[in-house]
Amino acid sequence: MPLPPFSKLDRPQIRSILDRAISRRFDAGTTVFDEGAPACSFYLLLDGTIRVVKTTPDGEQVTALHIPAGQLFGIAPAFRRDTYPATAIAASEVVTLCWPASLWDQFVSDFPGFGSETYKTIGDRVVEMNNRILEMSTQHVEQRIARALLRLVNQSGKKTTEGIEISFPITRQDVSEMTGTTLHTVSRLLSAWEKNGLVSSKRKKIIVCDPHRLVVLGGA
Amino acid sequence: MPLPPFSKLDRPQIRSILDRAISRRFDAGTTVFDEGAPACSFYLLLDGTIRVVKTTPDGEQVTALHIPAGQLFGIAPAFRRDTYPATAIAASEVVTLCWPASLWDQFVSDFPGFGSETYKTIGDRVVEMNNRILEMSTQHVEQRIARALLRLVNQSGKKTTEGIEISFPITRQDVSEMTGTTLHTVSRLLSAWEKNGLVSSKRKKIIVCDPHRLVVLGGA
DNA sequence: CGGCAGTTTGATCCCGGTCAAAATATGTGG
DNA sequence: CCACATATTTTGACCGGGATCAAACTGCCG
Repeated sequence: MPLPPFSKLDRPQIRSILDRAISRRFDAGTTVFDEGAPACSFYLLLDGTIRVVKTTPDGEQVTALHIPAGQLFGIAPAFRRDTYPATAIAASEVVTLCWPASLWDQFVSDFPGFGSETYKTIGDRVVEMNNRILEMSTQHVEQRIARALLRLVNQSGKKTTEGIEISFPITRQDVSEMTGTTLHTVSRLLSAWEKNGLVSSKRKKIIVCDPHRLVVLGGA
Repeated sequence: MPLPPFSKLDRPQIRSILDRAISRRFDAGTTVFDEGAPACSFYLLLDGTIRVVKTTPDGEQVTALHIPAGQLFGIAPAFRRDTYPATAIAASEVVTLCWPASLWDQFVSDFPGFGSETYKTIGDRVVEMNNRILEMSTQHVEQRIARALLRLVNQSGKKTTEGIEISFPITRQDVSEMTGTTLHTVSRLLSAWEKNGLVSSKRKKIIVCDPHRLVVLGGA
């Protein structure tokens, strides 16, 4: 099963890339790198989920993005940035591969498919960020939260008997940081939704039981 | 004066790029390309300002970005997208160069500096979008509008005797679409600011008289 | 001068933030 | 296994920023 960044490469090429990687593990809640730190490495997420977070001058946090297993992250080198633009936190226990930033250009020029595939995933993220901006400008809190949950289950949902479960621990606070609201509002909404059988949630755990009705709430 | 995308190239290389361009002019308010249309060309903005707009299913518009003269835009090919992710509208009369999308890869591989310079400006835009998301999540309307005006004057401000003037026609409605508010709120705020000598505005025209106090309003 | 596009201003309403406190899990050490 | 400390969630009461509704006003262009 080839990972997206390598899908266009043959075995010896992949081997040559992997040989130069070192592997690192992070506990849930640990930060992989900090906003503003020198971008000395880029990473491939083998297992777990990464939360990409920005912090305002006064300490408020906003979650920009969640990255599912299989994708590259910390790819500041692709933008010729010498510093990470956001903080990466392990949302669950996480396993990564990791290369020195200096290898980026080499990979891009040596392995044609590598560049095109990764620039494609960057494109996807740009589109996603655009959608976030659009949502934040036009949608109400209820719709934003509905969509945020849907994004999470689409990206890293696990089927269970009750519905689709978000595969990493996530608190009301986390959801509020994804949607620009407060944990109180999120809690109220989830309670209401639970009453109607839309979702089922325990502590740090959210299961979407009726994705279709959530889509409707999120606005066609 | 070399344009950013060409700053690392020598004369004959630039010539070779320009020779393959065709030049196009657009009237103010005209759309250069539409969201969702096949991305058959990419552009260099020689003169004027481009407004990048997304439209919601129900017709509301959100301005994602303004692009000042000298930058590339419509660079969907850089992301391997076959369709434009947003609409580009001429905010003023606009002159562009334009190449078929098929040339992108050729330029990137033939002219090393071209790729690195453009990926750098993409990086800048990603950072800017991130900041937008952060603002939208944490700042109040007043702060967002203050910052939006500051961004505009930094990027395309012209010094006048009264202050710094935004160099293209811009309405209250436009500002509201940049900040996710209503033209009413923008109007009220601008009126209040005008009373305090912060700005001076005529129809479709905004002059920032006291940038420093605006910065303060926008939050350190 | 009529008409449209843009702006201003007032009145009202409500979503969702803030403040406050209690209830429920989880973990920890004795 | 229990008691206590801590993290997360729930719920209620209240309030205010900014949207919405409505209407008048002001250039500006043909």
